[in-house]
Amino acid sequence: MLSIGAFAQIGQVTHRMLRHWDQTGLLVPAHTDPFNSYRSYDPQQLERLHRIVALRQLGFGIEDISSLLADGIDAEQLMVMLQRRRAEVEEEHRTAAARLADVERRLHLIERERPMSSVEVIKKPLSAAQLAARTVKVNEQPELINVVGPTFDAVAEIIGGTCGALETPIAVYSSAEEGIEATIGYVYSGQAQEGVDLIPLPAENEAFVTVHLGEIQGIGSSWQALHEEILARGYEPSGPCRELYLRADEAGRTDQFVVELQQPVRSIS
Amino acid sequence: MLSIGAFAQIGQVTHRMLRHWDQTGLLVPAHTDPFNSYRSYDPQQLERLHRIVALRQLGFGIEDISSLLADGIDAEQLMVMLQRRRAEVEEEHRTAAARLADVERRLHLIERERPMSSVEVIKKPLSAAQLAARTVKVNEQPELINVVGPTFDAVAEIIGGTCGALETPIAVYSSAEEGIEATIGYVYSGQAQEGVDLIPLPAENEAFVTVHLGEIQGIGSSWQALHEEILARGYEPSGPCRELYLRADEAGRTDQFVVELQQPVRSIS
DNA sequence: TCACCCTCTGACACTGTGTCAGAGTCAAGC
DNA sequence: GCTTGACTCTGACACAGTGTCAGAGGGTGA
Repeated sequence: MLSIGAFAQIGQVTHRMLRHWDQTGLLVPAHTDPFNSYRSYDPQQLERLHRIVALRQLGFGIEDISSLLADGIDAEQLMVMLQRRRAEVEEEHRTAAARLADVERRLHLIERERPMSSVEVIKKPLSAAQLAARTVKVNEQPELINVVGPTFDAVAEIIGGTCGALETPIAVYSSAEEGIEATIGYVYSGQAQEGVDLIPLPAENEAFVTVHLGEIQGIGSSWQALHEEILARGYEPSGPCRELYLRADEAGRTDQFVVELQQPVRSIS
Repeated sequence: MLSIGAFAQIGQVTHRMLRHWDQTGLLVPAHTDPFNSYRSYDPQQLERLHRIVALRQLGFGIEDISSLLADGIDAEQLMVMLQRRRAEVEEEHRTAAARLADVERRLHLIERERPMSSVEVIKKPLSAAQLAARTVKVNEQPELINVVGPTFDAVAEIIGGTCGALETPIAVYSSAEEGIEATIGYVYSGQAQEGVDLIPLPAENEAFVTVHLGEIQGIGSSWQALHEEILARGYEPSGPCRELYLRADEAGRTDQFVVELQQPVRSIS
């Protein structure tokens, strides 16, 4: 019979775990002294201990290990659990790979003297929405800035009457033949109205987004940075991009904008 | 100003986290109502939120993120933290890869109708020790079984006198020219004695071990299984193997043995 | 007998998130 | 003004798997 210390040393685990496993019933010492509660392990229990250690190395939790070592387990169940575990480990592996790539990308950026990318980009899904909007078309990008504001106002005037509080303003841009098409309006769940279109905006399960703060004029460089980041991370745009105006009002001040830039993407595979 | 719900939705995090981060000071709402404690976030705080989300995706903990977003951080410190993170992620990546290989190996074993390898093998380091032992040489493996027992007895008789309780019996086997060399004795920290050699046993930082239970005659197949497993996992033996007798006595009974089989290995690279 | 090591129990800690309970608040519709 | 439903608040427990600490008792050798 082995003391807990000896057993722990042979099996390369700590006393703490052996006591924990005793409590949870995973590995109960062959004998426990009724007077001083000292635990004694039979050397034969090393086999079970080894199985436990091996399963732990595969990343199984205590619960799972208990089932796997239970008496009545058959090859079928075993296989199911291993397959589930495989899926999880594959996921961990992918996550780690992606993280690694991202960490290294950032390290390279620093080495090239760009301390931290000027915009912070995150990936998230976009949910579907319905817009009340107008679609306008311009030939050159610079024209947009003169068109967007008034169009928002026009749409707001139409639907603002029936719908007290306007929801989020959104602009969707897609390139058309010889120019840019902009759909400009508000998230809207009411009825159709004269003078605006009801436009369903599809959900996107992968999009890169960032926020642009401050002067609206600078939004172009934020877009550029966003698209650079998309490419750098191995993705490409997969649909029209959107601007979501989180703060635009402030009565004439143009230096207090907060705009979420959204670009649906797909992985370059 | 955005309510916690709106802010959470835009930033794709849960209220719970925002409250948690408020508590820890990582992201404090721009305003908290003194009467009802409602949190209000400034849209500009989305930038910080995005940075936090991005860093979380790299696997940084809250503590680290706080430092990374602190005011006085310079590129130097940033780089140090990223490098540390890189090392950790690389480790995770390796672990996941190893696990994946192991899980798949086990799945294949099951498919080939070998429900669970008969021996359970784990990898652990071996610590150094000093033996009081005798070295014997045999030509054929079967001879060993007749030699080992008596040699243990002979060594025990010599050192047992001065050293009350004998420590663990160990046998070390290495192949010599035309035969097998066996070093048989006990872990021993006393002085040299007539009739036995003091033999230092080096530490090994990687070894595969398993336990053999029951009849001592079956130990050969346990060794074979251990060596098969070593190869299957992409390692090869890198030194003499050892047997550590955890239970051998039992007065003449040969079916109650508990022996740890230890084989130092190196990775096949 | 003393000193030292082993072992016991029980507790708290960590991380980051889910969830629940119970209470309070806000806004909209009637 | 009242109801209703959605939102928010706090505080707590929970998870997993260890590390660690405190305080007490046991066992052994000098």
